[in-house]
Amino acid sequence: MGLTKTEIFTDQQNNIAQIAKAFGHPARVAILQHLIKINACICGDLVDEIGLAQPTISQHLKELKNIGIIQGNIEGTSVCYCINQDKWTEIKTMFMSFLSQEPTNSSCC
Amino acid sequence: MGLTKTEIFTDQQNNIAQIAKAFGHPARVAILQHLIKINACICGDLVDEIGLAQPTISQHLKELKNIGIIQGNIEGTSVCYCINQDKWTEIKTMFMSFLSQEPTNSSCC
DNA sequence: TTTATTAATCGTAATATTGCAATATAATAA
DNA sequence: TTATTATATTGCAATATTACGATTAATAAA
Repeated sequence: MGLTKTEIFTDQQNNIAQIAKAFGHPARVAILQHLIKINACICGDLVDEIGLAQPTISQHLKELKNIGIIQGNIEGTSVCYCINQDKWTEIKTMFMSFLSQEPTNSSCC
Repeated sequence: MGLTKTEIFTDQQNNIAQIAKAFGHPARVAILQHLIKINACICGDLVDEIGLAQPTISQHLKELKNIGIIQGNIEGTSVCYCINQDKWTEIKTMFMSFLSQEPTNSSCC
């Protein structure tokens, strides 16, 4: 199969999972961290910074773009990427509310 | 290929990605939410609660157990699962510090 | 116009994930 | 001992992901 049954879950559950999935690769975490640190970044710099081939970085950037967490502006022959602040805040809020639910001591373990 | 090059990333990046990957499926998000809500939960209840087959739930539980975020206690013929509070707190801290980095306005986009 | 430069896309191989039927295992009940 | 119950494991099919070489497209520079 290999196909997630999204229809049996809530929108919230699917949303959290979708964003988490995008965060679920170290290259994409590294890209986001670098974009935050450098503020804005040319794609080629990411290829140098992270040790993966250009098509691979491009593919990871595409996935991050798909969830709207980054955006790219064409500057001549290069593309400048940066974090979408509104989306970043939205995601932060979503994760905080998910993670801030405090599990209390359970009866069995 | 299909094989992540973990060796070129920092431990922090790999850790975030590993946890995010575990959160990257709505069934696992649903399991965690249910465990938090109900406080502790028999595996069979999760099969009823979520609409997936028993082996599928068992597999998702295994993945959550692998990252240490849940633990199970045998109670007769059934297994009672619950959140590992220490790990939950650790993960919360990790994600908060990742997400709390505020991206500033960039020059290009 | 020709030649870089830069990034996206295509194609593909290797591997991982998702989901479930069938089966195995382990503990209790009859 | 023989069910019964609850969960884990195995095996497998369908699909997704990761990575990269080759190619393409678009702009810039010569």
